[in-house]
Amino acid sequence: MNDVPRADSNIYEAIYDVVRSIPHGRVTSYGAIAKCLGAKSGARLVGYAMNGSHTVLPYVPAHRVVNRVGLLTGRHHFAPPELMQQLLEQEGIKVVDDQVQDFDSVFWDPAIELSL
DNA sequence: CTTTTGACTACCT
DNA sequence: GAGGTAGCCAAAA
Repeated sequence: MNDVPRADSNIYEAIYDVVRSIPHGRVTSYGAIAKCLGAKSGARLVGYAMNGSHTVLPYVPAHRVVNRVGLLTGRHHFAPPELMQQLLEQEGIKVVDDQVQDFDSVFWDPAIELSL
């Protein structure tokens, strides 16, 4: 796209709300968030919303959102590309070669955790 | 209204 | 296993 989306849309607010709900030291995937929103919003929308997450407050921990295999596909969108990995490692998440280690162990599914 | 794009995912070859 | 194609939704032009 050419320009950043508006954070006024309800869809973005919903996505940001889920991302902010990610526990410390945990990560989730774009598809999981999309599914949490009703499985109707494409996973790409989540990533697209993340593009404007840095302009939204409170802060959205986009570094905890990775693709379905735990790959830091969006790290290049951070100010310093290495920031995403640094933040994850700060929370105790091991990242090697843009790949989250023990992804299955740190994975946090909003569709399940928020349904409890 | 149609086309394009994007930090995705799944299926197919 | 790796690469290509298609489906998916939302926003901007």
